[in-house]
Amino acid sequence: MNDTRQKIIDAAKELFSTKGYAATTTKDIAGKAGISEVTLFRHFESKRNLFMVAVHSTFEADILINFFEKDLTYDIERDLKKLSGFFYTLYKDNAKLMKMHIKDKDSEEISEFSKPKVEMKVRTLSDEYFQKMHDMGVISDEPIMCRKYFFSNVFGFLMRKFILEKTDDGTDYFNWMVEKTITAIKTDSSKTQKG
Amino acid sequence: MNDTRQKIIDAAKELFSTKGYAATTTKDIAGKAGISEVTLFRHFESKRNLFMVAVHSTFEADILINFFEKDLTYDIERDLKKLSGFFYTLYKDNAKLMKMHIKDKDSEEISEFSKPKVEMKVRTLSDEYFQKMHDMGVISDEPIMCRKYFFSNVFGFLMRKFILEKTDDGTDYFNWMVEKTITAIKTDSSKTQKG
DNA sequence: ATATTATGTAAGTAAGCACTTACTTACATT
DNA sequence: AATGTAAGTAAGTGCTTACTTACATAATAT
Repeated sequence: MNDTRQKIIDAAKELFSTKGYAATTTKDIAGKAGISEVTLFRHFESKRNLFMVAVHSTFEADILINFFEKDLTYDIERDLKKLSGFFYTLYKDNAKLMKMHIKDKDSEEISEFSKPKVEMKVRTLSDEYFQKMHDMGVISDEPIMCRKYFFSNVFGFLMRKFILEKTDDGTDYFNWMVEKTITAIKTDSSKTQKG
Repeated sequence: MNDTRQKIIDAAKELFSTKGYAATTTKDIAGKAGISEVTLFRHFESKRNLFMVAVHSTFEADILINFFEKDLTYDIERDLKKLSGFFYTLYKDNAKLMKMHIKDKDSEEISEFSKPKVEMKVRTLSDEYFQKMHDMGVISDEPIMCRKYFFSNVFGFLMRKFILEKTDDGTDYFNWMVEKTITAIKTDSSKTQKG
């Protein structure tokens, strides 16, 4: 049944993401899923194929794109807070996938799997957003710099929390950090330079 | 000779960090080092032992600790810029090690290898620094929050650049980002909240 | 000159890997 | 009662892995 298939996918995701592709054996996966190794191969033609299915069954960033297309208010504080919230959830839910991505991005066997389409789309949409904020006079620095600043701050936090699993970073700090970043973006750098 | 040994270590570092521990074979390493597999085992008692040696031969953070102990001027702008520069160099030089760390931190075979002592020391020293800045009235937010903000911004950048190898992040942006972060730290959050 | 040292080559071992084959059990459908 | 489906078990294939043994060779040290 579909149930068995799903159990295999879940176990595979868990193991691939913690141990990496090469270190995870089909026996491991079968054991964790509570089924026999043969059943695994009846459902998936190869380990590699299972990996692909496991990867592609996970990453869903529609929420993000939907938000950009429908829910923007152009109140920068509200928009960026919401956005950071989406990213938080996305990373939280997909931490395993992200780890998998980092662990195996240099492996020849795996390299072609990707999520760059989504990545590019989000980048384009957010560049448009920051450009608009710039045109409206809300921010004075270069829009691309601001986009980078916002995303790499958020990303830095999420990376530490969900991939390196540093336990001392909570949502309190996250919210404070996002707020501080937004304030920084709204502040003109040229006025505060070298004084 | 010592030369052969070093060639093996270099090749091992290169391969472990790009492919991960499990996916790297001793044959690979020997090939890359230009020596025979047997010679590898004459120099290192096992693959695991070679891994340990390769890891421990790399990470040197004395510069950082020296800086904290000798070169602080308590001009926050200068100090944090210098500090971010040190981190930049450290990550640049040790990108492979960092990747290795991330790739294999969940592997049972590997987990005990560590660099947490250095990490804790730097954290303690920088907390003292930010506390002092707070006492001097240079910053008004909680010192620990400020330390986190500074480090996770810098870390987010370095992670993207050296571990994920995003090519669009240059030193221009890095310097701008550091400056913006320092400005943000010097700005009191409570004054700019929800207005 | 000769012993020692650092390497190489060639061959092999035991284990583990992804994956297969052949056959079985259990339950549901016709 | 006959057939189909989804699973299991047990054994085995061929390949790769970490690691070993035995012997040869060239340079270096005594």
